[in-house]
Amino acid sequence: MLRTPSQRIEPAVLGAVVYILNEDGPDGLTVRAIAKRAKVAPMTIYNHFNGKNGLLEIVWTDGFSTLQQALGIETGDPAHDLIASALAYRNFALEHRAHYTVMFIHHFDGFVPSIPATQLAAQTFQVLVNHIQRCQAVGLFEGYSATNAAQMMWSACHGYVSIELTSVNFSSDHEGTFRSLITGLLRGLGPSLSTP
Amino acid sequence: MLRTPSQRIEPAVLGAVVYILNEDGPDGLTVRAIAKRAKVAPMTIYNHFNGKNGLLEIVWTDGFSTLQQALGIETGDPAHDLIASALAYRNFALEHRAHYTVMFIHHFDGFVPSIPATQLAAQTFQVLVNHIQRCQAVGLFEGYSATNAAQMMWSACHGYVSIELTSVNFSSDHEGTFRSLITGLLRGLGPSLSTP
DNA sequence: CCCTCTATAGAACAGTGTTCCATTAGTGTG
DNA sequence: CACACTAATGGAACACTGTTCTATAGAGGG
Repeated sequence: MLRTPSQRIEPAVLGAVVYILNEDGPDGLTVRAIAKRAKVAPMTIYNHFNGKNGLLEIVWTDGFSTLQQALGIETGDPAHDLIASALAYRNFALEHRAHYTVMFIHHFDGFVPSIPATQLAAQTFQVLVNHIQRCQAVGLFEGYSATNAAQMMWSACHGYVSIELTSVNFSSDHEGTFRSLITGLLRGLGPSLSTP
Repeated sequence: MLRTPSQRIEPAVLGAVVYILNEDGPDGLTVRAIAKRAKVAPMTIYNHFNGKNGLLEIVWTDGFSTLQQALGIETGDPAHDLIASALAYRNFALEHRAHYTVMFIHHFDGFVPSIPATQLAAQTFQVLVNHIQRCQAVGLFEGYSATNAAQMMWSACHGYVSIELTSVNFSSDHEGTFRSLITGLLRGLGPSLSTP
């Protein structure tokens, strides 16, 4: 009966999406559930956004924007910045589970991010490559291409975090083990060990 | 009209599941599609297996059995065995995409592996822990608990492989970069760098 | 050869994303 | 303030999903 004022529709719907993803997980994220929680008619999701996939695209884009900013740490100490970025990556995942789920963990039937959205994701990866290049300027990651080194760092971060989020982490100290992983990898890919 | 002989039902259905997962991905894996490809009535999947989840449980279990065997490498050189196991992990993922998808990548609505199936997965992780412990006997991974070290190795492997399988790998040499990741991590978590 | 077992086709149910509809409540304009 | 236009609404409908139930009839063993 009552209509929701136009300005309040967007935040209400997007809030509902995040809430449901955090509370019930990807399985519970149905158009009708979103509409019910946002106190909105299901049709609104097709009028305002582009259906369910449109909502996922917004979550994806918002997530990568936030992540990209979180990773852009520059203090002058490249190695420190890289480690800080890795920790920021994990914090982002823990604090924005819903977004991280859409971005990296759960494949939603029929959702394919648009080309601009995919480019935004690639830009975010580039932030990591830039960190590596600054590290290489001070002698770290010798002999590796920046892209490959970034791929390794990201693999470690994503692997650890996604396992942690899906609660199959056998480690006793989640943050400590993650920190060991990152610093260990940084050391292992650092300058050669044979220093006479 | 024609009935499928009982003995041929199981392999036909399981083959269809793997085929569809490899060919069309998780989205295409519907009960009706499986039945059609296996040339079997949809009801058969409920009579012989326990519905779609029963099929997924079999894929999960078969996958972990195969993986567990593939990781059980023991030549007498612990560090070599650990690296070989990591490479075997990647090979398993590439050669058994369908199984790896069910085990680690895609969350199927409503599929929760049974307790025995979960225990089998934990046993597989234990193979990795054993590798680490043998490494520790020769001085590697000093100062880390075997479980935490295993968690780190697994995170790196899973992170890299899952990214590679979902084709967002920016690296130029997929196998070489993976090898660098593993050997680098092994070196970084190895004996202290300060060797006077 | 007959009889039991079971694989079969098909309808049915609740749920999904999505589209179309007339109705009507909000909102900006004159 | 009043009027017209926009757009949010509820509800029906479509094709799809996993799943259950039915009567039918084919395959295999005594």
